[in-house]
Amino acid sequence: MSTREEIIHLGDQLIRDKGFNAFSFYDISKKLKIKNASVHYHFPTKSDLGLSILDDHTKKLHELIEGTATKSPMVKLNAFLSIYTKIKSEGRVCLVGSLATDLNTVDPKMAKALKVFANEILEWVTSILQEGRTKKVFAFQESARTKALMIISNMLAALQLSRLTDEKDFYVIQQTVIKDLKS
Amino acid sequence: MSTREEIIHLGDQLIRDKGFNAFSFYDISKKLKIKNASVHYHFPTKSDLGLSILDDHTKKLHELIEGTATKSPMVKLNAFLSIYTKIKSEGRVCLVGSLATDLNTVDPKMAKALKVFANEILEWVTSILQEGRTKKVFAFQESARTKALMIISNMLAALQLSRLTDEKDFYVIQQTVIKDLKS
DNA sequence: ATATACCTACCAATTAGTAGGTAAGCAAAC
DNA sequence: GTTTGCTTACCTACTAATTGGTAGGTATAT
Repeated sequence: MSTREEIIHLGDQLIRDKGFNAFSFYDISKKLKIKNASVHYHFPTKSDLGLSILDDHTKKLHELIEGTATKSPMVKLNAFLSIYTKIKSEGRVCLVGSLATDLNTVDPKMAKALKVFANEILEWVTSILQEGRTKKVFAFQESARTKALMIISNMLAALQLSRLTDEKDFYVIQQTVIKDLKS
Repeated sequence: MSTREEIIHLGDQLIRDKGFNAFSFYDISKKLKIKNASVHYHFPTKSDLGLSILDDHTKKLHELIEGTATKSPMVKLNAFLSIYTKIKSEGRVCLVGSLATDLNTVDPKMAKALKVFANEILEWVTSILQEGRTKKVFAFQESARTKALMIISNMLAALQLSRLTDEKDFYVIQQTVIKDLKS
C-alpha cells in the first residue's frame, strides 16, 4: 500500500473511531512514522483528505454493487449487511453516521460528497429490496425506498447504539432486520 | 435562566449541532457575552460540562417518564417520538447519537453517564411497548426490548440520515415506525 | 532535468485550563 | 450599625499544548 493509500486508510479508521474533528494530521504522521508536513504533501488540507476518504468509500461501494450485480437479492442484501458486521467487528461506526453528526463542521465539498455517497447506498438498497420483492424473496408493505431507509437507519444506529447498551445488540438488530424481511 | 443553566443549554445545542469535539468554551463565552474564564468558573473542565448536560437530559427524561406514567401506551409512545420531532425541527441530532460517535474521545465518567442515559431510554421504550402489547394497542413479534432497539435506532438514525438524503425522510421513517406498531 | 516523496523549521490560531484580582451581596459578631 | 468574613460571579491576563498549514530544502528515481 502506498503512503497515500495508507493515509486514506488510517484517516478513515480515525474518522469512524473518534469522529472527523477528533483526529489530526499529527495522529496520522505519528502512526506512519513520517512528518506532519509529509501528510500535507499528499493532502494539502484536511478537507482534501476527507474528500479522498469519501471517494475511496464511493469507489468501494461501486465495486460491491458491480461485483454482486448478477447475484440473488438475498446475496446482495447479505453483502450490504456484511459491511456493518465488519465495521462492528472493528468497534467502529459507519462513515455516514460519523460524518452526519459532523456535517455542520465540514466544508461544502465534503458535505456534498457525503450526501452523494449516502444517496447511492440508499438507491442500491432500494433496488435490492425492489428486486427481492418482485422475486418474492422479501416481503414488506412500504415502498422499497422507505423500507431501505428503515433498514439503513437500523444498521447505522445499531453500530452507535450497541456501543452504549450492549455490544450484542448490534447482532440483535441485524438479525431482526433479516427476519422481518423474510416474513 | 441562570448563567449556569444557559451554559448547559448552549453546550447541549452545540454538541447536537456539531459534536462534542467541535465546540469550545470560547463559543459559549462569545454567545453569552462573558469571558472564557467565567465559563470555567461554572464548569472547571469540558468533561464537567458534558456531565452536567447528560445529567440535565437524564433529569428531563425522568420528568417525562413520570409525567406520562398514568397515560396510555399510545400517548407515551407519542411523547417519546415527539422528542425526536422537536430535535428535527431544530436541525440537530440526538445526544445519544452525537456522543456515541465521540465515545472514544470522552473521559470515562462521561462515557458511563451516556451509557446509563441510553439504557434508561431503552428500558422506558421497552416498558411502553410491553404495556402496549398487553393492552393490544401495539402488535409485534419480537421481544419488547428488541422492538425498542429497532424503534430507537430508527429514530436516532432518522435524524442523522435525513440530513443527507432528504429532510422529509425523517418523517417518512417516523410514520413508518408508528404504522408498523399498529398493524 | 524533472517529479516524487520526504524532510527541517517554522507560523498563526485555537484550545483547555490557571492564577489572581474585583465588586457585590449577605449574614453573623463586635 | 458597622465591621468582618465568606460566597458568588464575574474579570484580566496568562500559559502550554495542539492544530492546520506553509516555506523551502534534500535525496532518489526516472
